[in-house]
Amino acid sequence: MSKLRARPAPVKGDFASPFKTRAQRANDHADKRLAVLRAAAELFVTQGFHSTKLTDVSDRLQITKPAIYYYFESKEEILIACTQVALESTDRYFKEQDDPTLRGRERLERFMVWFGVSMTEPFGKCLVRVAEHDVAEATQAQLIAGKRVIYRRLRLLIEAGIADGSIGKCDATVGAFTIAGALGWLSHWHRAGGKLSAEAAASQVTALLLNGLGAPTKR
Amino acid sequence: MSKLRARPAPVKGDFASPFKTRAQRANDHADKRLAVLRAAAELFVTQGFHSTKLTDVSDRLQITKPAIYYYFESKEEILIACTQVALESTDRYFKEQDDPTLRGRERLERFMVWFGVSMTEPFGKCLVRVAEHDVAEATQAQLIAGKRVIYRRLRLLIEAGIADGSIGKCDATVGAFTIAGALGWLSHWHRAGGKLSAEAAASQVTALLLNGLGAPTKR
Amino acid sequence: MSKLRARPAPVKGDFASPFKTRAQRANDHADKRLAVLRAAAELFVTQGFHSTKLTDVSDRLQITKPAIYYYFESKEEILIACTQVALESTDRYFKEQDDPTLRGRERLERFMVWFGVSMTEPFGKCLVRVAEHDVAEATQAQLIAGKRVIYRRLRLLIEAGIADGSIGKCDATVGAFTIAGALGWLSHWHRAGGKLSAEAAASQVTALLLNGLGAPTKR
Amino acid sequence: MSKLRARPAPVKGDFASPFKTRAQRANDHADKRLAVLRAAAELFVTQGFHSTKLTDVSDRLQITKPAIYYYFESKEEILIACTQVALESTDRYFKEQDDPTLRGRERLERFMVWFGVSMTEPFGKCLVRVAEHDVAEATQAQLIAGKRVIYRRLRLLIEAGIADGSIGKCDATVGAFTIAGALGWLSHWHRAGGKLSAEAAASQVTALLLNGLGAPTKR
DNA sequence: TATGAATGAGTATTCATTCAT
DNA sequence: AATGAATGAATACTCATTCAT
Repeated sequence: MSKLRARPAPVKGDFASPFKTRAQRANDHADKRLAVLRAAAELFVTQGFHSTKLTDVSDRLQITKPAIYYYFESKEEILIACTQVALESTDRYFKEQDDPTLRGRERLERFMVWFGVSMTEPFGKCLVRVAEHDVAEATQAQLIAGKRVIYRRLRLLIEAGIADGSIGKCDATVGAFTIAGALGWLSHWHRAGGKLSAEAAASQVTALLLNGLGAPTKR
Repeated sequence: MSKLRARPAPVKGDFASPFKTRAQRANDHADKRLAVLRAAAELFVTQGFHSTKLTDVSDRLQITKPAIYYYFESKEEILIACTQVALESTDRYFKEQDDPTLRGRERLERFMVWFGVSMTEPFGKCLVRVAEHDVAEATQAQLIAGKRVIYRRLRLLIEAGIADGSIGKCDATVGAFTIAGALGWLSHWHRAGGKLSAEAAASQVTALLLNGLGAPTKR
Repeated sequence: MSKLRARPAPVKGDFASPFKTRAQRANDHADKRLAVLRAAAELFVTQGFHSTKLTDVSDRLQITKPAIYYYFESKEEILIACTQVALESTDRYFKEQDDPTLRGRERLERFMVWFGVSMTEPFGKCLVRVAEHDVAEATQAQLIAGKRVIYRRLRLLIEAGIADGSIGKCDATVGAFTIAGALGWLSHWHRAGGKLSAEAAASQVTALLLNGLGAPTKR
Repeated sequence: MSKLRARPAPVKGDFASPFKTRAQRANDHADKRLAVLRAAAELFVTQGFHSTKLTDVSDRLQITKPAIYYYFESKEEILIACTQVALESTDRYFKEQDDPTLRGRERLERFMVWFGVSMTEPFGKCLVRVAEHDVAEATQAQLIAGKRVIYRRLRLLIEAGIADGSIGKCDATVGAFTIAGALGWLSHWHRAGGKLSAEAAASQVTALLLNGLGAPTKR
């Protein structure tokens, strides 16, 4: 690798050089890896992890099965990587979209909607739907840890809300599980392309959770 | 089976015949069938359907693998039977415990707690946790139908509550999914023997769902 | 198993009962297991362990590949079992044929011929020819231990001979390796059905080893 | 290759051109080829031919796997080349070190020690340890031919010794096999860095073979 | 000369299921 | 009612080898 000399960027517009720069290569690699991930994630959530054969994935990408092994070490690694994408996405949400100056309830509500929507997308679905026992014991810890991150985020927001009075006193842990369960369930019942958009569905569930079914929902 | 001819009832009191009556046999059969079911259900929810091998089930019962086939036609049939147990239990709830003279909200609350508790027990867990794609297409319909029964029950109760004013206006379908998701999730996080009893956990989740997280929970 | 009632021995001569006694079954099992072993051993030594596919073995026995797994857990287990047969055979030699009242040299000579001959037979060949790295690390120890048994036997006989003066002073360890190498090599060069019988070949090598190439061999 | 046009020799002394002359290139090539061979030989004898992956070889050389194909056409070719190195070495021994004016026994003894030592070195080990069935049928002949060269050399020396009376009458073929086996076995048991140097071990085995175990060894 | 990427061909192993007894 | 034995069908993964660059 270090033996390759830097190459001038190809002259754009004129003609595309058939030679790739190192950066392009790295890009290619990352792109392809992600493509595998995306294909796999979609299949995992529609067919289930076990029912998804590696050839299903390679067929969809029109590559050969062993090509997948160039990007991932095993089927399990793909699964874990899928959940990681979802987790990174959550991290990014908190870095870029969460506004800690708002009151807890407001912050919680926004995250809930965002999270609910993400539960209707492949990587998000992977995170909730894949069970621990789908993977070998060695990898189970990673899967569980991933889920825990979500619980913790929810718990912290609830606690923040309780602290600032925007959320009534309650067991934050039970609250987090309740929210995670209700929103995560979107991954099972929400149908893309149905009457209800993902945003609408997530918003409704969020509203019900926050306001309670017992009282008239305000919307 | 058809080879067995009717036999006179054994003389009771005198001595216990080592031969079994047909009734006893039928009883035995039903008992054993249930034993298989119970063993399977527990394994399915702890290890997952695919990871549970038929030998795991037979080992636990200290019988041989082919013996299972005397009671069930296939592994899938066992799974379906497990969910059916849960469904029958729900039916029984509505026959025996639901009180249609109460207001919707009250009825809903009671069912929710009952349902939440059942989500912490093997057969209930089976019902929620087993994914459609774990079974062959032919059997998927049954699994889905089972889940739908729950949704329908919840929807009807919500609608009853809306009708009698005890529950605020909301989309009953979304409400049902929200409740099912939140309570079903108990099957994932509730640990038997932990601080929180199944009843307490189910009650708390129910309270949160009905009163909303945004408002102080009354307890 | 214990549930089976004892069965009278089948009436011999009249007709062979189609039902097998428990003893017969156990026999069958052992027989079949040995048949697998024999087939495998022959293939291992002619084609090599890696080149021998499990289907080669099952084909030769006219059974299906998974049937092999009823008798053995893995290909490696078969290999190990082959070497064990050879080792047991050696043990039996020392129990039944070795005569400790003889002088060391005589005992050594007899064992050498016996061992040389066994090196021309499938199980014996397995023992010498299979290399440690053909099997997973976990099993290597067994293989190595097996070989060591042979070395030890040779060493003890040499030492006995040195002690009683029938063998000249020498490093017994080096002597054992020299003998094992020379006799083991029979497994490579001796051809069944050739001019030289296994016994003749083993005897000649033994004579050369004992008398030395430098001096006229007496035969 | 044919694309390269002849280049003027670089001006020496002034500065070292970064470009290589054709001769240098050829040298490089041969050097690298040998490096591959050496790495492979060591791995083959320690891990076995099949267990040694081409990446093991390339890793050790810190090159990439396909780079190996610049020097060899296939894995098997590498193996064959390894044995050839050993054979060439044997040829060289007979050209440079064997003294045909000596008596047979003396010549045999010297070669035996030399051969025994070479059995403790990578290429020598390759020659004896690699089994015919490790390679495809097409290549087996070469492997066998290689071994035969050794047998023939030994046979000729034995016959010479018998002819000049320095060695007792015996079957030269059996003798050759006996020697080859005993000395070849050094490749299995001799440990570099152990108490016994390769020379010492080879000498002892040689002495045992020539004098016989039955008689006191003179040392 | 060397590499990143891709592939073809191969194989041990697993397991639900069946069947003769 | 139960079992020992056997099977078919399936699948993840490996690796030597190739090829465009």
